Amino acid sequence: MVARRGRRNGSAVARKLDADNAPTAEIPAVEVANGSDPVRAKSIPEAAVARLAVYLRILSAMAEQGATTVASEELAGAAGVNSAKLRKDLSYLGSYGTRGVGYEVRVLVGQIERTLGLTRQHKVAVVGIGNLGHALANYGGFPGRGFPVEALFDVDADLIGVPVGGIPVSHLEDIPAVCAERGISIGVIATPPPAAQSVCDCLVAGGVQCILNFAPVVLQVPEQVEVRKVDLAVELQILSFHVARRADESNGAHPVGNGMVVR
Amino acid sequence: MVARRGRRNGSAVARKLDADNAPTAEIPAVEVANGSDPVRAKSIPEAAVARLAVYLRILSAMAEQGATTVASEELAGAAGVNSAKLRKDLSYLGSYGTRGVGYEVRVLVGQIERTLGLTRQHKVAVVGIGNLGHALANYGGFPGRGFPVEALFDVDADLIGVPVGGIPVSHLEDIPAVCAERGISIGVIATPPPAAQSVCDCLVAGGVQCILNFAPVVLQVPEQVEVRKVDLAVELQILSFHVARRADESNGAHPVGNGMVVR
DNA sequence: GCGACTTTGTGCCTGCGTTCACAAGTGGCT
DNA sequence: AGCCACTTGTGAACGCAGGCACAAAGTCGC
Repeated sequence: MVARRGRRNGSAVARKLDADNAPTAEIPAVEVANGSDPVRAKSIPEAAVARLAVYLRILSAMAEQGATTVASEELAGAAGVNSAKLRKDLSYLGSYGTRGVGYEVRVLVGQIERTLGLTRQHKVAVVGIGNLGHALANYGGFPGRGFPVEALFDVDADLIGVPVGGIPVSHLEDIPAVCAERGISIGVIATPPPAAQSVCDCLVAGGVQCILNFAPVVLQVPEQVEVRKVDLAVELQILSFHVARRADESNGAHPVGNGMVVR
Repeated sequence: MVARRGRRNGSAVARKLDADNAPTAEIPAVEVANGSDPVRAKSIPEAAVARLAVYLRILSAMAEQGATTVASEELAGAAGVNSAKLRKDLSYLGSYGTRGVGYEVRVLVGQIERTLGLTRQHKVAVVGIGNLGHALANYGGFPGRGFPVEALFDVDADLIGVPVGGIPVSHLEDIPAVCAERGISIGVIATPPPAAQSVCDCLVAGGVQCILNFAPVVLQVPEQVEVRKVDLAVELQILSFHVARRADESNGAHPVGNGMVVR
């Protein structure tokens, strides 16, 4: 953002703009955001969405303990973020705070749930009932909120038909049919790496829109399918990197005895 | 997708805009950039580190299949990233490519391993041997590379002493002693939320430097301890958000052609 | 040995996300 | 009523990450 002289650029429209840019043509850019209709996000940054989920959990806990209002500073502390960031995150939902007071916990919970789409149920299928799949299937209705596991799949003949967490396991080849039939919207892949891509294809064929992938594989999916990856090995390696970096820092680095900003 | 294959995109520099606007005369504060001992990361962006781990896996697979060299374009394709980004990531390690040819797979593997600190072993402890903990303990030497699980902990008396994946389970209260004794450097928390913070404290007391947290809790740790969080509920909620957003988009076909240009 | 071709490494720019700082509301107190 | 203390919401600056495009550097063919 290079101090453009125009005021706000409004939406992300990447017009040819500028060159000369007659400033009088600026549109107020207040398109949505009036409370009446949907408070539909113009575009909430992905990072903010992740934090909203965290806030939601904290707020729910607070509500259970009887809190009715909360200040940004307090909530930010509990979430481990800067209070300005928290306020900006919440501002994406609209203005639901009261200056001088704070936010009403219940209102906030409701707004976040609505924004995250938690007012509808999202049926989940878990593919690959190994150790991890087992754990996921038993996770107890996932976070309890709106993510019922409604289908399980595996290749192992010994597992087919066996109920895990109350749901019988189906065969991989039934993925498309079963997913379509039960209206599965989220697929969780917990298979060994070689199977992941084909499983993914099956899920997509079954109409699944979102995939949570635990297999260490880069999945290829059509444009409209959203994939999120949880990769244990990568996480560990990142931690390893930090260990190494730290070791190096304390180890080497006294060459000139100068200031040597660590950074 | 976006036709980027074509070489000459035409439309070279359209940079006439904003003639005034030249604020970037700042001195970039390059003090640190001495290249004395170049090997060690001056400071690799975290995002790049995560990608390096992905490249490493792909490269290892390629090496196994007998590939000796690889071009950035090819590797980038396999990793699902832009080739320029890949080259920039690799350049953080130093210059190990050959222009006109590509990168030597083995060299690259070695350099990434070294940079990520994978040349040493990082002993792992898993706390909370429930469904998830079980899965983790059996994950088979984790990614096989340098992350041996060497300690397990739980509160459940029935589990104490029972070997899981070859390691007997110890009691929570022994965490500090056992971790210190066995030189654990990475702790994995797979406990129910209420136990997470106290377990975390125990791990820190045992000298653990890095923590991978699966519990949906914001952990409080001293400065020098690195924490990474894997939060299932958050992941699902992010996916849910995308489902909701997509539904809205196709649903409310905004007639007022104003904003809302598809990117 | 030279020219054509290939691929790396990187400077520059753009745009996003974070942080700061402050004006603008709001409720309580006098 | 008026003032004050408090807290939100956001404009603006900053820094980081991503992507383009090109010069440098190497290989291959003749």
